[in-house]
Amino acid sequence: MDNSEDELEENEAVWKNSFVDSVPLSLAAAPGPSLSKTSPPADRVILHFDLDCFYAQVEMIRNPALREVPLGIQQKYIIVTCNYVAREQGLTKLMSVTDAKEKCPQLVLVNGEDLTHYREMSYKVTELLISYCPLVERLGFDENFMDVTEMVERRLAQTLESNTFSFKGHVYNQRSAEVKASDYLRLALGSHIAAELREAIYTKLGLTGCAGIATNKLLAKLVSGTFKPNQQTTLLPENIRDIMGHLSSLRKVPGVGHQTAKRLQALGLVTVKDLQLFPLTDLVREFGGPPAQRLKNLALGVDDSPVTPTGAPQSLSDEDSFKKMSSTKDVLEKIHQLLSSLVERMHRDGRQPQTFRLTIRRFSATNKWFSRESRQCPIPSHIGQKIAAGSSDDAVVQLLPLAMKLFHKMVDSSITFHLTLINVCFSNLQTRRAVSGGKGCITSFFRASPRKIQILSSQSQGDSSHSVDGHCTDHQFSTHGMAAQHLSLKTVTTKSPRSSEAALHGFKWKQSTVVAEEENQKASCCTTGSDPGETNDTVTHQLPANIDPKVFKLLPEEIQKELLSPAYVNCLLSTSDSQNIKDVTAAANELEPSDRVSAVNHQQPAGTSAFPVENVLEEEKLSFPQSSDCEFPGNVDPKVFSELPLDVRMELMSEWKQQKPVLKAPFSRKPVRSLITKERNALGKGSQTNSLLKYFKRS
DNA sequence: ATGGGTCCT
DNA sequence: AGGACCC
Repeated sequence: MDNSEDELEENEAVWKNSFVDSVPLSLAAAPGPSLSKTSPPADRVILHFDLDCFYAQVEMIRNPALREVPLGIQQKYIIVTCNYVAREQGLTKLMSVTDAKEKCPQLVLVNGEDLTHYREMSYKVTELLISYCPLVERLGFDENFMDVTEMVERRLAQTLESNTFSFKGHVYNQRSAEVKASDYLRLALGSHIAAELREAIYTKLGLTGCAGIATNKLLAKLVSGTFKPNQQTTLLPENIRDIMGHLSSLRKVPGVGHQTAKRLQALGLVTVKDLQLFPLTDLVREFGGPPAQRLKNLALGVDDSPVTPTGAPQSLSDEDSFKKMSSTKDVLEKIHQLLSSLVERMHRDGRQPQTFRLTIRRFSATNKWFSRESRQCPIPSHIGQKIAAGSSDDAVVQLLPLAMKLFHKMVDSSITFHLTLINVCFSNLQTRRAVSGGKGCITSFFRASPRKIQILSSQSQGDSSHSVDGHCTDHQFSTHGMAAQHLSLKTVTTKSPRSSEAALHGFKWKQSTVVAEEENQKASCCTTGSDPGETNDTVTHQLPANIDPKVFKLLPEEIQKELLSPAYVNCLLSTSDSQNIKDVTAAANELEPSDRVSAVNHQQPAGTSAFPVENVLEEEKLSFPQSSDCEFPGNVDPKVFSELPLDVRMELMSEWKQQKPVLKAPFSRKPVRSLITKERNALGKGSQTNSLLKYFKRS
């Protein structure tokens, strides 16, 4: 809208000032010497990928018949997304089901409340991108940022004269791609990489999406949506001003949320240009120093934030919302249902959670749609081990009292209450590593993860290998060991190894062992305000065998009653286990990574990781990028790699990124050889002849 | 809103 | 533990 020429002139100074020092001269502008050896402050090339109506695409892959009909993905009473057939009929995201059906009576609805399939496909996309370049940051399930600066530099060095070079896809506000390609060679190469990656995502996973190519994350994200389904757009530095100026409001700037927009509006700022021109000192007064500067930079299109590799998730949660929930029994049953699903997911992840959190949202006329309350507590390690080991029904039953305790910390159930949401969450996820030399040789490791120190505890047994095939199990297992040892090389100096005595016995405790162990565990969240010792023994007797009487006694009387109520006992704690088995089986079935990944994919073998990429690989293993532009070390078999648990793969990729020179020259240096040697030793068994080297190809 | 996630205070 | 942000 309408800038007078005056305003544009005024802005000139603002833009020059901010860009002269924040955005150094493009290397591409001086392609001759191409020597950027003068270190970092070079322009980056950042890609942003945004899949088209992601949930709808996943459902259309699962059921291709849905491609031809207007499709809406429903969660509760809203359409969270819809396919493009439906959009032609006027549907939009986050429309209510009633409005949507009104606009489009033939609308086909698929329930999208279970995110399992979306999450799995989402990680396949991220992993595919990571296989080309490790600097990938997820944003939600359907977006990824990638820093391809190094890939671009490598291509630049290899690029022979390319005067006929052009951009792939659109160039923002530019009529034709050919005009500027040689002036912005690096961005042009970025556009080629983006096109190749979108093509890979389509041919290997069957998904379409948009991409944006720019010099930072903010701009890449903003530009990616310029041409919408299944297209890509590059933003040249000379058009940064335009794209920022064309945003309809400050709220459109990623990083400016509702609250910030309101505070800005209170200062009289509503357009991006308002903020660009607003005195920084006034902004600092409102927001404080760093946030103020960041806001101003965002308005200018300046964003120095790095693409931070996301890695494995920091937390896993499961939630459900509802109109109203007012009885403790319903709460208990809902928590049980959520926990069953979450515990299964946690087991598949392979890590062991150290913290449990329960979150609720209360119904209240004033408070209605925000404000969640939560309480969290440590997870006693014996429960954590059951989760990790896959003893899901036991784990759920033992977590339930913890959850109810947390619930009662927030809700006085002697008074009427109304909940509209319950969320259960595992966090503080620690990766367990089992490395068995075959003779009870147990090692434990510490490692520094990107964000914090995590303990690598040990176990004497692997349990989670559900593989039918011993051959396969063997590889998976020993490759875990390799990961652990590899990681330990760098980080063992952080702390001294801890005794793994407890872990030695950690795997399959009998119930009696658990009880004995409780003496050291009871300082959990449940001690506060609880009143041990007053429950009489005849009550305790009635407890099913799989709940610890000592824990039970620590619970408030009301909770004890709940646990003994017919509903609970019959439904959840049946000692016959038949009901438990049914529950657990049902939960497992819900989560099962089923066959139908896509029309172009084949079914994955059972027992592989929750987020496998082997479907992608089996068709074109040879053409899968492994050299040249690919950061994936050439001596790693993608198939084997893809079978590792997600977090292990993420860790390895992070390591490779940092140790690239070493790993890329497999026979040149000691660290690599010793890694491979350890791997071979850890293998033990009959596979020694082949050893893991079988899975590590020559460059 | 939904069913997830992230990081910062 | 809550609050902001993202999808």
